[in-house]
Amino acid sequence: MSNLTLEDIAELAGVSRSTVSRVVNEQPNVRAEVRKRVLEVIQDTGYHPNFAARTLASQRSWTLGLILPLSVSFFFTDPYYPNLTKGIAQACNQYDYTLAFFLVSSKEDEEKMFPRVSRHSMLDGVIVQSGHHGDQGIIGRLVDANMPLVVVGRPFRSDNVSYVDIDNVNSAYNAVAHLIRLGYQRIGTITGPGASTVGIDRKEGYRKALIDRGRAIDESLIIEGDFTEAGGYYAMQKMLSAKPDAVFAASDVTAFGAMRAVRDAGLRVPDDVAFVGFDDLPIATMSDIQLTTIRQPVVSFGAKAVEILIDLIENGIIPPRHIIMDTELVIRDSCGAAYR
Amino acid sequence: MSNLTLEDIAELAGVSRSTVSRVVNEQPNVRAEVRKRVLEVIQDTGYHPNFAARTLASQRSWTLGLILPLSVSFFFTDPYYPNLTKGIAQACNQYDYTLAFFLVSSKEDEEKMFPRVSRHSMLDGVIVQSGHHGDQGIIGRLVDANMPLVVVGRPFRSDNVSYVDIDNVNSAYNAVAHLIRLGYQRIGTITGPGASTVGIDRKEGYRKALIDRGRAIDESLIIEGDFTEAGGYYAMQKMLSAKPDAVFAASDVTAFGAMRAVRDAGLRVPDDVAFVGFDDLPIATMSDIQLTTIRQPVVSFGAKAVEILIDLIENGIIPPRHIIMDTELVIRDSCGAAYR
DNA sequence: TTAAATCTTGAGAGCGCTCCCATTGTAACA
DNA sequence: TGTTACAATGGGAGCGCTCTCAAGATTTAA
Repeated sequence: MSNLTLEDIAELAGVSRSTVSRVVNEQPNVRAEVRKRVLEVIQDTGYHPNFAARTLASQRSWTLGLILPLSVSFFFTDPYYPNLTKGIAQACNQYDYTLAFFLVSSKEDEEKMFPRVSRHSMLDGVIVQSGHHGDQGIIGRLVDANMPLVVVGRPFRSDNVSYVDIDNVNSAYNAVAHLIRLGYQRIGTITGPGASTVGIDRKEGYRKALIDRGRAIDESLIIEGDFTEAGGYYAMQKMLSAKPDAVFAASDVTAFGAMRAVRDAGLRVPDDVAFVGFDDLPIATMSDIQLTTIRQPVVSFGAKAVEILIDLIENGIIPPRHIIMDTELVIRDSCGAAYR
Repeated sequence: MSNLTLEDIAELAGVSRSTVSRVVNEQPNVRAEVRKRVLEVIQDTGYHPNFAARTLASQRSWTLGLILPLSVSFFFTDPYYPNLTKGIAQACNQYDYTLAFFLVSSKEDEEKMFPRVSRHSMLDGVIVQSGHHGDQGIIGRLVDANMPLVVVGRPFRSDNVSYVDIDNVNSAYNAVAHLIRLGYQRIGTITGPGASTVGIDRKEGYRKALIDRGRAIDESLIIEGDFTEAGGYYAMQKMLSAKPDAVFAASDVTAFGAMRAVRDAGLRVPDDVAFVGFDDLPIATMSDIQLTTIRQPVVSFGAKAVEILIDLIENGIIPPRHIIMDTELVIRDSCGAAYR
């Protein structure tokens, strides 16, 4: 089929290889009549330029890598990642880049992935979903290899690295402030993993909101979760003995599990325990009582990350950019706002 | 960094380009001592072969494409797809292939994708997730372009195309037979989209199971869903007036939404309406009552598809292979088996 | 010890494209 | 009409690798 070369097209159109190349790459300085003739031949023959040859000659692959590192093995359970992936994939389509997808699910995968990712001329740049302590190694190696890089989420060492993130501290602060405003007295939190910036920052926001209102921090109301439904369930079971009347969960999926634990304990949401989640993914509205949550622009994350990365690739390593996107408190039923 | 070439390594090791190539590609006929020396230089310099050059010369890219076509815009809501993607990505890692990810979210995307996918030497082969009528075009074009291809799910025209699938008719049959066995009298179904083989086949299995037991088909108990939670919710609302005492939902997510509708109507699961779902994704256990469901080996799908595709690539287009994987009825609470 | 077989190595010719530079063609100016 | 400018085109030299083939080194068999 498409085993035609530039040379073949050139011959068929009665011009030189160079001219065909100019037409294909939409360069100026080709007579309109010639351009038309070449285009016709290309159309008729169904010619497509050979990707490898083009990449080799131009030192550009028009391919971006998306790396979901080891810490992201929740991939399938937490809809956050598919959404992010979708945003990135769509942006790649839009900018005519191809997306190479690296899901690291073991330490060996990580070792295998690295040479492939840094293999010169395979990828023009890389997006890493991170914010976990364990991913610092990959990020460091990528930086050392001089690979254009954008991190989604705030990496632990963020100097020299561009990233796209939200203000997790402030967002969590707003969520908890909302619960305080509604008059709840014993507000607990189920955090994310302690080894993640997200886990740390959202907990920080929780503390700040309480302290700013002169509330004491009760450590029995702070339970570490892991962003899974089951994790939320068990964390909530643990917390119940401390008698919370409201809970800020660090993710919607966590909130979902925690609410199930509350119901299993014979209590009601939001009457006995109110909830605010984090993410605003579809799961937030997939329960009998709709979840109040912090909406973060997951799909836009992807778009923004791709945009910055392409800028980095095409315009060189300007000072790293740190983009903080806005979040929004979406008030539904689980916080009990309607009754107060 | 790694802008070293084979030639550079050759010079440093005091051998020829060819010898280094042999070492890198683990070919025989290199003196052990020489191999060791070359390997050391590679280690010291951190050399990686240039991907594009290798691809150009060898006509192999060691890259597989995963295409999620237009019909798969549920991508983010239905955990089926992330799971499938995970399976494929893991298998690619295992076989040392890279995965290029194409999410088609508009008709323009589809047009853009095609030349990129069929651009000679970019992809060695392609996996298409399908089973939707609208995807027949892509599949046809891929076949015409002589691209090694494996479909996950049964395509509408399955001659000439290898695919990996389950026996949807039989699996659905088993689910419904289970409900009949438990003594339910008015068994309904919420189907998948009518334009999908999955939707069609699972409905077929439902009918067959009833007819085999001499039951009449009541069309008011058959409602078309769309595999979303909201779709399940609305479908169930519609069905309730027909007074079902059990429902076979064509996906777990659908079942999830439908069960919510049942509870919102003041009825109980499984006491008033029993449920069997399909998929056995994590969501099946994320409800107050655990979902009885048909487990399908989603992650293994991916692995199998990759395996077959690589076989196709490396051993040529042997007669298309049709792999049917086993499913399993997982009995939990929602079917009410415990009470009967 | 010598001829034949085998192993090891290197050189050359691409793979199909881009990009630079030289050449030709054409328009614009004096 | 001659000269200068610039647009349009073609040819050559890579990009960094693989793969074939031939030559040299080494082993084996006689």
